[in-house]
Amino acid sequence: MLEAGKPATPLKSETLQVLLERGLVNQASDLEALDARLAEGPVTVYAGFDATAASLHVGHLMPLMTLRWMQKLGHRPIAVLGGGTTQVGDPSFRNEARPLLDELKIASNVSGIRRCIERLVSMDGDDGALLVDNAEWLTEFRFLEFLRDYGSQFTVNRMVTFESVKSRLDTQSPLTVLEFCYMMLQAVDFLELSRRYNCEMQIGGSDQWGNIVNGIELGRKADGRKLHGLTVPLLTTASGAKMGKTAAGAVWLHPEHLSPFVFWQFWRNTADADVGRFLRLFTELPMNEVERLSALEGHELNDAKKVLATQVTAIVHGPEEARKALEQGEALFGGAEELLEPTHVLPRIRLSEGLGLLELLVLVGFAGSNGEARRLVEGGGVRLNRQVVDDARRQITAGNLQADDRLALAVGKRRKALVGFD
RNA sequence: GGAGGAGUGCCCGAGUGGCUAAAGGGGGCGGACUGUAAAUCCGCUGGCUAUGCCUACGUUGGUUCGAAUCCAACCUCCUCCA
Repeated sequence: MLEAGKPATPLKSETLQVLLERGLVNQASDLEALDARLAEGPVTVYAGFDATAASLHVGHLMPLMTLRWMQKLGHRPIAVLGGGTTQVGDPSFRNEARPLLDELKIASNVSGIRRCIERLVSMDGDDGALLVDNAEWLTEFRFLEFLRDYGSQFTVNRMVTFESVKSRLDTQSPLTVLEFCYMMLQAVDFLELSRRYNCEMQIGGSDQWGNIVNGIELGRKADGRKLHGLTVPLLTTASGAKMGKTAAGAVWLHPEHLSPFVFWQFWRNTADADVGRFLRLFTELPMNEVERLSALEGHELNDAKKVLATQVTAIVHGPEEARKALEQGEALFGGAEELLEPTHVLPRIRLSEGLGLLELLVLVGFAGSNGEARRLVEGGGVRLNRQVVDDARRQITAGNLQADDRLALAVGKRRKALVGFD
């Protein structure tokens, strides 16, 4: 185990050096052995993703960036979608059972998540990254067979020593057998992947540590293989809060859940204190450039934030979207107060049918309910075509459209929408 | 197995029959200031077809004109005894 940024001895592998200097390492199972193995040649490495939502969010960017770097350095990533394990629910560090999702919902989530991952790691070619769903093997097991083959490799004695389980037991919160067995499933995943794809390494969030260690131990007991594990740090902001939430919810990676421009804005609004760390973690700029940008002071740091936002957006949504987002951001805050392209398009009949301002705010996602929209309006935070509107009963009609036939809607300083009608 | 204490809104936490959609703080959002930052100050912070209605104080029933507040059972947590 090691603390980030403090290698005990000089590292032999470029891979580990890069991951460390980017700040992507929290702890590793056996750092020296892992370093030696990585220096030897390409490995196959996997990270698992729960299928609990239809898109990944910025928190997932840490393991994804790790896979991406490793692919760049010649290793082969496997992204494992938890189509099987999600049917059980990871109990780690939770005080109560997660609601279980049905298979149909999971299947649709899997396809959205696949889309997110594809942007970060290349799946092309024979040696491209693999995307596998653990439902493939987990759903095949029959109970007795599973107990015989794997149950014998785990001792309850060992399982209860894991922090994730211990906390539940210590506080006497109920931990069902179903949840308890989750770690077996994830361990079996690792074993299966090592057998099927010669996968030797797993990465995950720091909350996955126990699950990862279990897999490593299973590999050793069942097959006598040396497997490796690495966790990435928990993503927090400088103010200590868990990162990745905005007013509208999580910062999704899927463009259908969060537009590239809003995504860009999220990064543009990074607090000063986080800029350097985020540049290292979420961009691929060379370290000297990262350092130059982080050293900027005062309002010049805003330039570093734009670079950060544009770089991250380019990775997640592509360079074209990133360029457009930057352009839009510049225009919007450079005085134009106007988006370049409509962010939303509504049927024109809505204008004659009667469209309330509150309803419109909900439609474009600036408010989660009419009540919230009302509060925004009454608090003076809403502007229609650059003018503050504080009448919550305001109706939108054709007469409100600007010369360009559009409607400029803004909430606060940063949230802006341009609504077109056709 | 026995005795006592506790379970409140996104989180922490006050509240022991009507004045409680529920103090206070955190977080979040909006406003002012600024650099689309931080800090600070001010406001808002359950939903709705909205001078009213619905949902909400572990769960389910009950008492009462009226319950987060009283009673019963159940679930869960904490402390002490065996």
